[in-house]
Amino acid sequence: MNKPVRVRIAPSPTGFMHIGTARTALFNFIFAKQHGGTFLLRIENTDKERSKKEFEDDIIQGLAWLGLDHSEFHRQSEYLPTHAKYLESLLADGKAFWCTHTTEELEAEGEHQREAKEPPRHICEHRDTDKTSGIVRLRNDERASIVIHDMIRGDIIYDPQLFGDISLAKNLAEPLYNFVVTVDDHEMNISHVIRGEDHITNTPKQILIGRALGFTEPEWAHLPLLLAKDRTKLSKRNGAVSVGEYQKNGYIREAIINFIAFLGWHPKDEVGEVLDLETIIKVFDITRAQRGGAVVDTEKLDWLNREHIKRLAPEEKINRAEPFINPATKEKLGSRVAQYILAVLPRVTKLTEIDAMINDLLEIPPYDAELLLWKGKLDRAKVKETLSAILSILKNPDTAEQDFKPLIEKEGNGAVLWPLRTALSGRAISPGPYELLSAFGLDVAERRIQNAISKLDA
RNA sequence: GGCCCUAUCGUCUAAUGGUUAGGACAGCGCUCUUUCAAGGCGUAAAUCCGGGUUCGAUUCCCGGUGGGGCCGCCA
Repeated sequence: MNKPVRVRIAPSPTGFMHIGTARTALFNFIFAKQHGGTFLLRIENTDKERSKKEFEDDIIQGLAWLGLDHSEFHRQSEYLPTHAKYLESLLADGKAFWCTHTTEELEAEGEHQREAKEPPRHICEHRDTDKTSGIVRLRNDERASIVIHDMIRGDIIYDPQLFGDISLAKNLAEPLYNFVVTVDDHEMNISHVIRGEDHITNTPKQILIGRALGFTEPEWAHLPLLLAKDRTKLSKRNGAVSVGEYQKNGYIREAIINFIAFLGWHPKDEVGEVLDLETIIKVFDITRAQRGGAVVDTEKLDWLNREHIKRLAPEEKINRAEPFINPATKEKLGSRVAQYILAVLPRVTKLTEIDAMINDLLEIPPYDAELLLWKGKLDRAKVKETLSAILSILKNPDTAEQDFKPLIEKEGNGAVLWPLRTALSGRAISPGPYELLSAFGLDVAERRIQNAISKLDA
């Protein structure tokens, strides 16, 4: 009987929610869903200096916004007594010891090893002294190779002596990363550790610590890293990295999820590439994850954003778009906010574009009567006649498409729709006439058409 | 420097010991059309290099090169 699947995302609150963290969270979340397992969030805040509540909040909010809900929440700092307990037992068993070498001594040792082209490590001669202060290290006697059975990469082999005596804690109350992670993963019954490739070298250390503690080893999966356009590590300097930034820039969560799922993974079957989370969960297979780093290409994100915006239900479109409209714009729109959003949204890539687009519709620019003549194909008298006919037919913007049918059949598409659209927008390029009609409503539409007619008189 | 990971169009990727190496985004062209966008159709574009194994390697092995990661009393 396999143990229940329990996976975690374990970010340290030392920066805003990173897009790479989001992807790791997503893969864990999907894996849990596929196996009826549990996805938990653990804030790794053992570094007191760098951990900030602000970042913790941002991570929690970011995950929630993406819809990656966790069913358990832990804060590493709350398990200090447990960490101390395991530390003491290791010390009592002689599997760990106190090392009192100074930072300077360790640096000198490292320097010497580098010059001698030896592997950098600290094998401590304090192992068998009975010191009771300094830092706690693991007595690393392991000689046999450590093999990581990685779900994505197969076996990865390490010589354990390369690591020396691994540091476990600054003192009983200040445990260090590799030790804390090992203890917490065990205490929280983590079955699968799915994390970034940057942790591969930590894995053999954690295996060593886990063995000393008598823990059973979880399954491992190391995901490829996310890269910037120049194939270097994704950082603030070479692109947007925080989820909050993407949100602020007008991307919707469905697009982000779809996008990051496809960074390092692709479905096997022909299911298309515009996928919702539910579908991704159905077709996802972690063993098919890519092994090389993936470049974050926002052009594809843009396309996915457009596609997912199109697929949103009308009420959802309005809900998502509304926060991106300035209060001043909203005031001008009055009760027609929804209509304007719907008119403009189909041609939007990012939600941040809608405010300017709406404002373009609000103000009709001064334009020349020539604009109404459809590239000079129609004469003024004819256009005037058409616009008058339109005016008399126009009673309800919502049924306009139906109502104009007879007129269009008689005059042709361009002869009716071009003058209508330009009269409504005052622009050569704009949304379509029916979209404009439903955005404006009858009063504004009639006024603008009337205005166009008088332009033709002049 | 030590150790580890990795390598298919510009980008994300599919495939396989034998294929015209497939798709998507971006690009380009055509088309549709009331404008723009969207849509439809089409086009260009890749197996890092060198050895080996094999009747045959993009695929398997070795070496190189490139890229990435880690080497902390950070996580």
